[in-house]
Amino acid sequence: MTRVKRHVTIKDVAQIAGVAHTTVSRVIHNDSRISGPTKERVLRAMQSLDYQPNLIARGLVQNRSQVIALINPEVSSFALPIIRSVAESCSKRDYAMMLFPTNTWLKEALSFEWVAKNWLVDGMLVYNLIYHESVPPEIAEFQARISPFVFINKFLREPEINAVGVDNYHAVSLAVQHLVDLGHRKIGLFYGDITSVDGFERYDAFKLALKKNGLSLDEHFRACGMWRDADAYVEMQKMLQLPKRPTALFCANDAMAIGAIKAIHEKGLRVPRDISLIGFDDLDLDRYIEVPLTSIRSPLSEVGTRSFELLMDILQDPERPAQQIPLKAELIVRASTDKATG
Amino acid sequence: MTRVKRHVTIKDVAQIAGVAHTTVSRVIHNDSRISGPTKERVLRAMQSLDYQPNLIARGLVQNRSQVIALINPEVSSFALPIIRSVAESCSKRDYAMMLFPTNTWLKEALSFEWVAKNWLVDGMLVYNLIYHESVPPEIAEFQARISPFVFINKFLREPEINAVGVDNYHAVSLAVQHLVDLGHRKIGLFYGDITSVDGFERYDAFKLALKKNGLSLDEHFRACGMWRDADAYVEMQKMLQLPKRPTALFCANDAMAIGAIKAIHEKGLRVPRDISLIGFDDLDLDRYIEVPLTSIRSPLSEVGTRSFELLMDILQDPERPAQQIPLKAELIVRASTDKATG
DNA sequence: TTGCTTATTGCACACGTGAACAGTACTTGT
DNA sequence: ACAAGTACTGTTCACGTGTGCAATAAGCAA
Repeated sequence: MTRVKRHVTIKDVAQIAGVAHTTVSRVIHNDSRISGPTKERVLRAMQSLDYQPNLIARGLVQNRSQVIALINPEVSSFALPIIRSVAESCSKRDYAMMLFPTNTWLKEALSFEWVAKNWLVDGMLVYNLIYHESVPPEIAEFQARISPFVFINKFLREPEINAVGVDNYHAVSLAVQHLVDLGHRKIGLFYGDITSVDGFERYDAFKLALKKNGLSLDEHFRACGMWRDADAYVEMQKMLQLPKRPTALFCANDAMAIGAIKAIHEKGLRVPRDISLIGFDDLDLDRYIEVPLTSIRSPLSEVGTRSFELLMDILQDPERPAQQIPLKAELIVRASTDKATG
Repeated sequence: MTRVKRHVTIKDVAQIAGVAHTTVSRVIHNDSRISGPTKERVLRAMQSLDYQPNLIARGLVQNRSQVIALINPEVSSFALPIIRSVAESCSKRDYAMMLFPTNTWLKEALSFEWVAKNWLVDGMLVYNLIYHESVPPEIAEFQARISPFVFINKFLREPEINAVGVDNYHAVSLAVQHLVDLGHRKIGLFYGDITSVDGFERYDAFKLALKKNGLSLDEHFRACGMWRDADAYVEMQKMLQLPKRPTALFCANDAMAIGAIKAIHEKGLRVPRDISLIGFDDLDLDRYIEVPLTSIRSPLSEVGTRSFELLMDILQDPERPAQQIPLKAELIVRASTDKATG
């Protein structure tokens, strides 16, 4: 595979301008030592040849590439705002973003060690869905020896791990508070896959929020919908067979809320008249579904932006203490919640 | 910003193995001339040091980077399957994918010329939404001089431009044929923004398909919904004021179909009893909307995969003749279409 | 004038890898 | 025994850029 392409190099520019390539390099980097006339000659030569520096060569000598990696579990619509905002943040600072899809498991994410080891990237943003209380030791070592990184939507106990993400505990407390304020006391829960970060935290946060309000979770009003509307639909049907019913439900995502609504309506009950319902994600399906859903909107774009900025800060000063930045979600009240009647 | 990191190089491996670095390089590339024992010694040394080749250095000497760029107009849910499949194809062939978001205009896509000029990428996949009948001359030059590329979802007249995409003409003819087969003769159209490729082609294809069936488009049954459900909703309301109605509608995307359904139902009419309706995109909103939508499913994942493969072929043999690969979409029949009654 | 500082520029090398070429040792053919 | 392979490995250079140091010229003080 021989490339015929002949690119313009710094030496070509140097020759045209009648100087050494070093001088051209200095002009590029705005070295103050270069005299006015020389600088102008070089700039003219650069322009006439349409010269662009070779980032590969520059990366080799400077040991950096102006590229970061976004390690992303699945390129799904949930990750979209993050991908978008990271990509846009990159453009603004003349960085390029490499996107590496992996499956959800942390180990596989680490198989992307080669990304860093190949020195292709200056740093990494790692979006990993699996819940871990604590960092496997190799990760800390990874950070120190191989490449700096920032976790997205994953906070760990270890203070030396940088992370930016949505504060699930705050978010869920907003939802629960809203229901309590409406007078609800019998509040049920549909939770997702608790091996995932969001699954675990939202479940945990829900129990905590009830407790703070002096309430507790009736085991009968709790079901796992595995994030899926179909599963939630079935579970809701079961729950409606019970002699007593919750007056409100918190669903850990919108899809499950939609499944639940379907079962409720089929049973001849109404949302929010008979049961109030809150989702999570704010999918903004207003126009498609019957009952506009009260939901929690995560600041995912901000998560992307902030994590990129944090990574930049780390690259600038590798010695700076690690930061963990939780961001607050917002409760969007629509028509699926109302005052408790029962 | 001084990097303390000291990476393992090919020379370190050479020293441990007691050979020249060239020998290590040969082992890496499976050069047949290396003797068995030496090869083993080197492999052991590589393993013990956990050596990974520096792709930046390799890129410099070989004038390639093992990186491609995906220039993407907007990181939206429509582009998702393409982004995903390209990213996955890359991993399989040890390529990395850089994602560059741009706005929709071709000129801006080309502003990413610097990406190629900086030699950061071996080639580019360009997803550009704006309809052009013909290539601006600078693009052809770009291809020849700067970087090979493949257009995604955009076919042009010039045969020297590589492209992979969904065949809108075929897709639309499927939809129209389906309606005609059901006995519909008065078929209306909701089209999107015709400055976009999909907007123009689907509009154009629709008229063509009618013609082939000996039908023509009644001007009153045609409306522009700009891809949006809200716009289509308003336009549908207007259309329903007419003394005569179409018995079927082809909507150039699902969102507009949903807007139209809403207006139809509000008027007291039913889908498909009174009006049959086909969408495009197959958003798979079955569970969320009242009438499961007959729609056209684009093979977007395949578009991503095939365009990547085409780019690989071009890189392997820059002299190969350009190819334009149209892919066929699929009609998914659901409940929104039925036999013509009127 | 001489010696010393300052301003400006060039030379040589390094980054890590791969390829052309040049060896060396060993085998084969005569 | 010697030439001519053959199998294997090392030396040297190049890719394009940036940096340390040397070199030159110019200005200035003595």
